[in-house]
Amino acid sequence: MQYAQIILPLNLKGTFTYKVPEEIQSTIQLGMRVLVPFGGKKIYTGIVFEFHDEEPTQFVAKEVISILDEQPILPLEQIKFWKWLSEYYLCNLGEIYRFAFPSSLKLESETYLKLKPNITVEFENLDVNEMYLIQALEVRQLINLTDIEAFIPKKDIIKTINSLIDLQYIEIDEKIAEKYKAKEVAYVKITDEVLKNNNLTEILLSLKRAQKQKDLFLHILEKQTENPDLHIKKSELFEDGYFASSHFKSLADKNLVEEYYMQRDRIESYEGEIEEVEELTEIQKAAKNEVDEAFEEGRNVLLHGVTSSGKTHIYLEKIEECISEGKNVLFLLPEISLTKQITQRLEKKYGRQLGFYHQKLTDFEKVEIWRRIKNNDVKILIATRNALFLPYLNLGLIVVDEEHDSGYKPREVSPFFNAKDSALVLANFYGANVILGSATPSVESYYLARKEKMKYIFLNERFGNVKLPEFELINFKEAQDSKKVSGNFSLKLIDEIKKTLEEKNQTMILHNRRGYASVLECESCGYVNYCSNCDVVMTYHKAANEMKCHYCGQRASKPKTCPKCYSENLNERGVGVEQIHEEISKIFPDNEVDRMDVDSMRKKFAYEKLYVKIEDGETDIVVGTQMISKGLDFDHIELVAIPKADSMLYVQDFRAEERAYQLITQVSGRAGRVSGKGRILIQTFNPDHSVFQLIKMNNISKIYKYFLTERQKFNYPPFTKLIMIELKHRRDEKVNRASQFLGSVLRKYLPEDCILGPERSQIARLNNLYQFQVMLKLPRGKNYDKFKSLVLLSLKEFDEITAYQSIKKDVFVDF
DNA sequence: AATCAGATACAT
DNA sequence: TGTATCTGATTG
Repeated sequence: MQYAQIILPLNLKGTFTYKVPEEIQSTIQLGMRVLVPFGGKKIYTGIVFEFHDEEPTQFVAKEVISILDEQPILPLEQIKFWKWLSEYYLCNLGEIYRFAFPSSLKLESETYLKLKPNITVEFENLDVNEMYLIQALEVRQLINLTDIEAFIPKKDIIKTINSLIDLQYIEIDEKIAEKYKAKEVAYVKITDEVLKNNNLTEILLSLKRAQKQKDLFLHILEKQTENPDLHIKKSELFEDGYFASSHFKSLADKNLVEEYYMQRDRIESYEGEIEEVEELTEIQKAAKNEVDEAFEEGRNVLLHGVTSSGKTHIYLEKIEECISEGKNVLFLLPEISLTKQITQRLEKKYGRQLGFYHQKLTDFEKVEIWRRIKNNDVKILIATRNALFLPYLNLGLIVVDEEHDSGYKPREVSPFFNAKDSALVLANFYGANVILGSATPSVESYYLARKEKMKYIFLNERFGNVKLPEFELINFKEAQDSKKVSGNFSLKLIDEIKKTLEEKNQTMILHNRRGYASVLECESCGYVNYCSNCDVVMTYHKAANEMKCHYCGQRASKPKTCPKCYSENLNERGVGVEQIHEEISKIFPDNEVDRMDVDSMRKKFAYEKLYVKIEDGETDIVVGTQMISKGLDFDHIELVAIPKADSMLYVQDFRAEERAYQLITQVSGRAGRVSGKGRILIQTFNPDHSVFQLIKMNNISKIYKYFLTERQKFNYPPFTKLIMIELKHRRDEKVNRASQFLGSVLRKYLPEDCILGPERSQIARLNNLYQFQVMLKLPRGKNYDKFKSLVLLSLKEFDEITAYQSIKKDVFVDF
């Protein structure tokens, strides 16, 4: 055990070899964090990945400076998981490390040093640098590695620190634990004294001349008596700006109200009333038994339940079972937004044993969850995909809700991995079970489940026997020909909305395209506005009166005249959701029409406000992008309209039809949840298109059969495995040449029918980088590993060309 | 990622 | 000739 392979938080291939000094050889363990020098003068927090005794021949290994953990921060299961991820997804361990750890757990040169307590330093044995450092520490107690540079030459820093540590004079200060202070939230209440004395009239009289104070007092009193168990947040009082903190202070001074503090998770959680969850229905019970059976056989489950079939109830049952066995649960969601149904009940029952983890937490909040997971204080974690990396001790169940959702494999952030597939692997390492749940499973999962790799459980009935919504196709071509249209809406569709409004019900309109118009085109010269960073036309946003690039986010003001020919006639082409919203508002001027898309929801609490508005029935019609298909469960939505359904289908992507089906089904699930009379109107130029016909029939096994046949016909997943390699560089010509070279190398090893490209990516230039791609279609099964190793070989050969090292290369496995 | 050596560009 | 800037290689 003389040498250790260390993972560094850098996007570099493989691990790095370090010598383990004898005095720490007995304490160092796999999964511990260690400080190591790297490069000229940097110190990084690395992770011990492997031990061995082979002295490296190509270089001289440096020594580990010190160990940062008493116990390994990563359990062995996680080390195995990282290894698997990096091999399967062809990504670097360092990338995984950086993604997995909150930054304060991987401090770099920010690490602090301090003097060991009660030591006597023998200065005569020290060199100049060592003396400087000791003296500095005597004055300052704590010192940062970067600060040391001020008085010790860079090249000597590490040597100096090491020798002082060896002499037992100084030590590394691990301040992380104390750095985090649990946040306390201020709550308010009427003082017990007031409640006891029952002299309200007297009090109100005394506040006669202080109107606001009186109002505030009554406001708090009312809230408190309404529901004595509810805590009233202090910040809540001042939200609408009517009361100010001075009013509260005056009341507090008079001893009428008081504030108290409680520790709360930093993530705001639901504090309202708890809905009693009904017992499982017979159908749900049967499904749950099937889950039990599957788990006993050691198989995972795909729970395919139509919208509102009560998948959540089954999750809850299994979660409680798992916890009562003393194991932990990870509940994965594609994104943390509204997760009410699942949190409500769990929070009441498990309180502080319930945790949340997602990308939007601050670093300290993340560290807190790490600590709580490590101490086994969290029994259930509701989280997004980055929670796969937490140091679970005893994971028993992973639930992947909405498993089809693309949020599980975002293309923007490396490392590129699919959280759903990875969850299955991680669970396997922990000996845990997995439930994948969705109303519209991905074709891949469906196929696996049908091939008995997982247990397939189908819940075909809405909870409480509520009927599924009915689909109707409107032939827009016919409507146009017979002049029965107004703008983008057929008169029939308008009529149906009208009827819904008359019945005091709500309508949702789905149009999955942001902005007002996708292009502004000059009428006389055909000029269109391109983003200056990307080869993409800019979208016109009328509400903000600007042009936006949806890929890099660049914004520009809307041109009044054509910049090329100065014509004033600019045509709007391509309908966006803003335009649909505008049209509907004009058709129904007396009704409340709201818009929900990322642009209108950007303001703080915009989403929450709209949510309440819809819930209270103040909104009659919601127009929105795919956002409206998630998390909006209301009782009075009876109609869902999709005016331009075709736009979802004709996207250059083999998954376009699947996604269209998923989106339409998800959004249709919002309709008629209580009444069972929900209706979905799909307006299309191609009512005969198989996807629309199949959706209308609502025969789920037929739909998936259709998808699978198509996939098989064109050799797409799940019948093959795709790897996409994308090359990017500032210089078009350079990346073009590189991609040609990569193509030729790949063709040397792989059969021709496996390789598509190289070719320009659909977006030829993104953020000023030119992009080329090669798509690989590899066979499944035994041959896959062989083919993949050949891909690896090709990539290695490509990397050896020094001229191409500046080219950024992204590899997407299971594209 | 960060650093450093070497190459290139540019002003004196 | 010296200095600023860029490029590419290397790090254990």
